[in-house]
Amino acid sequence: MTQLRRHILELLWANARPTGAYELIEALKIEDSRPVGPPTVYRALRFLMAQGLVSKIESLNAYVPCVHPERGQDRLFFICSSCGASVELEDPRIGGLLAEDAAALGFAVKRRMVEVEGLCAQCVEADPD
Amino acid sequence: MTQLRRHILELLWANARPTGAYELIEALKIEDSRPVGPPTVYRALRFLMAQGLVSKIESLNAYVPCVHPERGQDRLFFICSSCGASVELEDPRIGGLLAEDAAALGFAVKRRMVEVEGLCAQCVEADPD
DNA sequence: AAGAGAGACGTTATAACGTTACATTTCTTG
DNA sequence: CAAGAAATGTAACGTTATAACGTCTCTCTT
Repeated sequence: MTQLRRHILELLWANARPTGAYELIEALKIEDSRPVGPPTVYRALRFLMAQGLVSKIESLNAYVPCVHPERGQDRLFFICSSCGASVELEDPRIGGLLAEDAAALGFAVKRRMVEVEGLCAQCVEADPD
Repeated sequence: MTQLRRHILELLWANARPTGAYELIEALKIEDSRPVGPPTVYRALRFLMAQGLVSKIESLNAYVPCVHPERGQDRLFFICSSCGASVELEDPRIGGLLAEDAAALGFAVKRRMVEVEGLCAQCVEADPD
């Protein structure tokens, strides 16, 4: 864990919402007056994801810090399309069902992505479409 | 359903694997000698997705035709990272669990994405890492 | 039939996301 | 200290997606 990687992880924690790679680049430019290029940020993100400290939200092309890094891959993300917030949840039952379906196909699972888009509790109240 | 949209849907069916938007643009250029721009293809894809005829694989930025367009959103995708094939499956139980977790959060679900990356049965046999 | 309006498509440019390739630095480790 | 490995810097480029605006073609109404 280097200084740069830690810094990026802190930026992710400081941001309430999933953060794009180029947002991180901007943030580092402003805070440090040390400009970093895209490859640097993407490398750091790759490292953090490999450690289980960060997940990519594929449907947003954005990155979030993981709440329970120690736990495995049973992460779900609930993403509010109104306010942009995302909530991470662990539900081992989902992983169980996916493993079952995978076994029926003879499929060897490596990575799971479960993302739910909708309205969070606050936004539902504020704007009940 | 216009000619262009039908054509794009046919191209997706003809392709064994998830197809990128720019692949579609290339294919249309070759087949028709009628060049279409990105906005045209993205609009057609948006329409086909709204009809439930096509899904986007978020983790690949690619598009697949749906096997059971009449059925709802309980689609799972198993994507082989070796051969690139993807298999669509319906498992209402997953949707049930997600609905349960969403309810616990007061979250109003609009769209679900469940994607599993790994090795399909053929590729597991061929290359048992 | 004229004309208004809606929907689909064309065109240009640009934004947003991500990688390749290679140079340089820093950090170990014998 | 020398040598190798790991991390970062830099420039250019590739890929994915959208904005903004114009045009065309229907259909529906009067």
